[in-house]
Amino acid sequence: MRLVFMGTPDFAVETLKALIAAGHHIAAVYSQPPRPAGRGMAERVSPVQAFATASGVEIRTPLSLKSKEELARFAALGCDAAVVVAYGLLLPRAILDAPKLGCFNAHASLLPRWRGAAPIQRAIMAGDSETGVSIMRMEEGLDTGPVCQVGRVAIHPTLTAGELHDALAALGAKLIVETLARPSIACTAQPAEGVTYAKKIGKAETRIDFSKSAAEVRSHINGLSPLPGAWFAIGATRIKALKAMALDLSGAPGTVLDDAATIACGSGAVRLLTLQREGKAPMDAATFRRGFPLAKGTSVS
RNA sequence: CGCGGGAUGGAGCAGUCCGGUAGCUCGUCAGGCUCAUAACCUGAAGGUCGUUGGUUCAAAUCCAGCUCCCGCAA
Repeated sequence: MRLVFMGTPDFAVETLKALIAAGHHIAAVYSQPPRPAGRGMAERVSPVQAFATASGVEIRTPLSLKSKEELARFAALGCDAAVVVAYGLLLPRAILDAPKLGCFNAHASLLPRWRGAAPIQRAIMAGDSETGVSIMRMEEGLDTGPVCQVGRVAIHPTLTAGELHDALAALGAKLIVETLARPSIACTAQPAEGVTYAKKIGKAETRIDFSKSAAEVRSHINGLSPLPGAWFAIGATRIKALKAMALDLSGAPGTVLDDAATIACGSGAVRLLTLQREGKAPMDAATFRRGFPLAKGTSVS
């Protein structure tokens, strides 16, 4: 099948790889344009652009698809279908209507729950016990199209967003390929009930609040791991917690309870399993404690 | 030139300001003890202190360049 692929982050690369491996012809790849980012504010190309370039596929990075020129360039590709995964732009109707079979999208949630930008993190942060990937035919709204296929994944108590991301990226890639193999597959409209939106993660919400319940703190930590990472401070030192489990212990919130990096919460306690001091690499709690003592009774904030 | 931290036996760190014997907590190996253990005891191996050059009688330590890693901010 002759396809256009639109995507930006690592999550989308898995699908692009799978489409190529399945023998589809990628007429062009669309991705968000390079922007200054990272240390030094150097311009960085998106993971999808980097992969497309390395694969010799034509890459396009328009700022918007609304202009007549961009629409014409898109239409001229004469593709059978477009596959969109975490592209970062809403597609205008004219673009959606251009491919013969329409536009398909893989979204990392069980729609209509967690429409929007950060479904993987939000599902964990909210304490959901299950999430997944939904394949839908795209409409003009944000993640509102009829769903063709769903893949489900259980969220275990210590599952981090990074781990879930990888699992869902692979699952999404598989389901997209399956869907394209049956382009007439039946799709059902999303229910009106149960709609939630996954807001972008903001830096202001990354600091850990140990006055909350252990389950909430644990979900907050695991849902923000590894990026951007939940954190707390000991004195002037900033420390990220990258994996945690909830325990049934208690104490004054924010106090270290034992020699295994267990910290009391508003109710219950969390044991921090993976930690990262600023400027240092992430490491397991035992290793962390060898170079940075977390003595029992220490107060963290 | 966005701001900042770091590179020291296999791991995590101290030592660097005030140059002069390579240190700590672990791990590994050998032996001992124990019904047993991520326990404990004894002993051992293992490091061109990221890299290049400079200063010096002497550099992990002072100076300059380079490489790589990370935190913040975007």
